[in-house]
Amino acid sequence: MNRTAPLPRWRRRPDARPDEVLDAALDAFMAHGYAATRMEDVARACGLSKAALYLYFPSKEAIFRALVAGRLQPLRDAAETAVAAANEDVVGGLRAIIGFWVKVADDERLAALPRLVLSEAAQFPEIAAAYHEMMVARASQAISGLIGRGIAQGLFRPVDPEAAARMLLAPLAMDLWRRNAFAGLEPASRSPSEVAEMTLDLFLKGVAARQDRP
Amino acid sequence: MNRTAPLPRWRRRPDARPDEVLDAALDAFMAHGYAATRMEDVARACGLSKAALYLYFPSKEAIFRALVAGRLQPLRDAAETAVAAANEDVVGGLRAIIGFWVKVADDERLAALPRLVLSEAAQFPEIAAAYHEMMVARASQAISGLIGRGIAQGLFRPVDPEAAARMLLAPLAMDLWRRNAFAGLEPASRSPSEVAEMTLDLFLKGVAARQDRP
Amino acid sequence: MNRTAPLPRWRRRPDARPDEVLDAALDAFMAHGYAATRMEDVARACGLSKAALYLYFPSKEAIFRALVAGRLQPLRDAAETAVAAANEDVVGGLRAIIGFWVKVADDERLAALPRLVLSEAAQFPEIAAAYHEMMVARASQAISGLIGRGIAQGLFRPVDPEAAARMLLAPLAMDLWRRNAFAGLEPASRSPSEVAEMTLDLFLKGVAARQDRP
Amino acid sequence: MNRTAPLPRWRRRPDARPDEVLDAALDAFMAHGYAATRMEDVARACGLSKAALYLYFPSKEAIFRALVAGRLQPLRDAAETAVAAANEDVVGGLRAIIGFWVKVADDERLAALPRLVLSEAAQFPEIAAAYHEMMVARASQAISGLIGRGIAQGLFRPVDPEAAARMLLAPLAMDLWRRNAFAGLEPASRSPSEVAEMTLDLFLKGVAARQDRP
DNA sequence: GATGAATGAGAGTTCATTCAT
DNA sequence: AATGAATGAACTCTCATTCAT
Repeated sequence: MNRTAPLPRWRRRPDARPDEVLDAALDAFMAHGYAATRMEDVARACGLSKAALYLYFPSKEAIFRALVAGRLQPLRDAAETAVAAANEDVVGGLRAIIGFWVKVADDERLAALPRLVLSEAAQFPEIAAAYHEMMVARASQAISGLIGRGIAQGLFRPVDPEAAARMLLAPLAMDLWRRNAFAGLEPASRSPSEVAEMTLDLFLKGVAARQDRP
Repeated sequence: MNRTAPLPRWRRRPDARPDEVLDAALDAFMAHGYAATRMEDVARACGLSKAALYLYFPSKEAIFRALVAGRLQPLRDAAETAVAAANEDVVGGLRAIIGFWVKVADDERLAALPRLVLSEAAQFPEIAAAYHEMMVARASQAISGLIGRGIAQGLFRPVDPEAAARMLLAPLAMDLWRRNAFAGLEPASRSPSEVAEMTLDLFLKGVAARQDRP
Repeated sequence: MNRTAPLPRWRRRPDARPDEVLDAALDAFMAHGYAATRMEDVARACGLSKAALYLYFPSKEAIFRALVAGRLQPLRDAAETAVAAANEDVVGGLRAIIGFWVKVADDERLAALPRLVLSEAAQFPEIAAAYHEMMVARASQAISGLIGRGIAQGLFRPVDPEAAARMLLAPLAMDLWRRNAFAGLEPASRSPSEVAEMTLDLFLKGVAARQDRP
Repeated sequence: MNRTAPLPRWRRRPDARPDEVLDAALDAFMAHGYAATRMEDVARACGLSKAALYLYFPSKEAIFRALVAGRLQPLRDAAETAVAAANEDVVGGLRAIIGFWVKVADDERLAALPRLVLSEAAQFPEIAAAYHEMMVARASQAISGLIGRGIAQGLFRPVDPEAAARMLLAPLAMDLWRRNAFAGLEPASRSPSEVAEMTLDLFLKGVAARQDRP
């Protein structure tokens, strides 16, 4: 592996460690769920001993929390930016959000997080609540805001913006689930971007004002 | 024991027992998840001792399996019937399926099952697979079949039936999740039947052929 | 061991169990101290598994508490009775208390408790406080009360009753310690009753009023 | 390092280090007991890292041993000197020893040591033995020697010198305990010197020959 | 059919101790 | 001389499961 030197048994990557732990934990949680994952598993997966984990996080639960907090924040920020960027252009804004979702869905490890949070919602309600506030509520607001604007601009039929927002988000969210929970059970799913495209298309047709009326 | 003796004041409904266990288990699994539920909890909830549980089911996992199998089968059958009933009438068929979903969503205990299955999919892949085959795949087929027929009848635009099916199902499925995982975090959700109505409306508009062209 | 029957592997002594556990725990705590005693040790010492201990006590600390509470209460009551019995007779009252101490000191397991409590006082201050209130303070009061009465009756010199009480109690208390902490290091200590006798004798001489003045 | 260079602003007192460790350890042991004290605690208390502790002592137990050995030796020597000084004067000798005890009792950190040793006697019998030999036995001998001489000189009644010695020492020893184990539970104890005074007074009265017989 | 009692096999967590630097 | 990083071995405690009755 290293041809030039006898490689010290132990390399120092001190700042990277917590992140490595979180990576390993995410892998394990994804594969077996939170409860069925043993600290031992996480430890081994990042080449540490069980005890060393406790140098970085005070408990298993803390790892879970840190995982969610650490990985979700950047997502949220990116999404927010995307929407803000497409301010007046309603369809552009929707595309931006959708595009952002595609980026998430394309990254297995990112895509797994929401699933994990929802799966463990019963045991960690505060985490679910934080996720909801940070991601679900915000995304819903952004989208229904855009839809509202679309209606005002005469682009869309006068639909309930919130319900419509769900119509757009739900297929995307479910797609994440299917990819993971039913991996291998469905005939080669389409790629996230295809799914996004089809979803947006149907959605826009569904809410479109009748432009064809002369 | 003695068929001629004066009726006992209270009969032990021995046949109901396994079902009582499953009920209790479902409650507990819903509330805390599979892993965090102790056999003790289930036992107490149905007025038995831990040991007695093992008279009816050989293991905790078996309870989970029995739960899913026992509760989902009837659902599936009912749904199937609903679709078959509305054979030629495409919109009627869709309405039937949607109506069926409303019935599920209105029953907390039924609605919880899919959530549970998906949450534990990582740990019990075969259960997830069974659920998928029995429910997801079947519903998708039924719906995309109807959509295909709708297209053939000129009612719908030529969309991809499978994708369209997901567009219809996903908002409903997500609604189940929201009601549970985010209970209390969202401003009083609409009732399942309202959600179903709005979803179907948007969906039909989205896939409708342009009837307004003269 | 049992020639008449194949003896069931497990005999049922359900009510005795908690007490057996406490006995075993006391033995172990005496021998190695609280911290160095493993639940495993206690379990084995009373023929149970570690897990079974938790059927009877919710934690190691709870065992310690129960031990102190359960064993000390009877002692306290007995002592109290002894004093009350010798109401007017000052010397008789002192003898009664001393006699009571002899009974404690003669029973290794009883004698060990105070030592244990004091040893672990730093870690379990509330237990130490309870012990102090229940035993130390009460005994001090009883004795200094008797001494006060002795002074009033002209039997004793006018000494500080509290200080005098300590003069009487301290040698007895220390004797308990020596027997245990320095077991084997001192040339065969005298028996508790001898120690008590000598201590009381010296004490009475020390506080006696000068009767020999004509 | 360089004897001619401009004096470093602050020298590292390297020789003091082991003693600083022992100080810190004593504080911690006093506060929480030996077992409940973590090396981490000791390290932080003397501004070192855990690992550095092992530069000075090979183990936690070694710290305890060094503590006892290092702090007790000087005590013992001082006491011995005190007694030897008051050779013929029996009461003077007793006063010297008592005075020595007062000095110990006035110094919280010194007073804590015997308590610590006795508390951990079960786990460290050799330390207890060393303490016994070095302190208890010696003090007892010194005192009973003095008492014997007092009897020979006709100052004291013919009591058992050993028992009498205990009568004198025990209240003092117990006072140490009370101050610590029951800190705050007893109404402001008297100062060590007062306690010593009262104890000696009662003791002398108790063993005094009847001087008042004409 | 039912249970109180019991347990084996771990779980997460802690800590004295070591080691590369 | 000193330490941050790491760990092995132990700890307390839990829980699905069993068994004698």
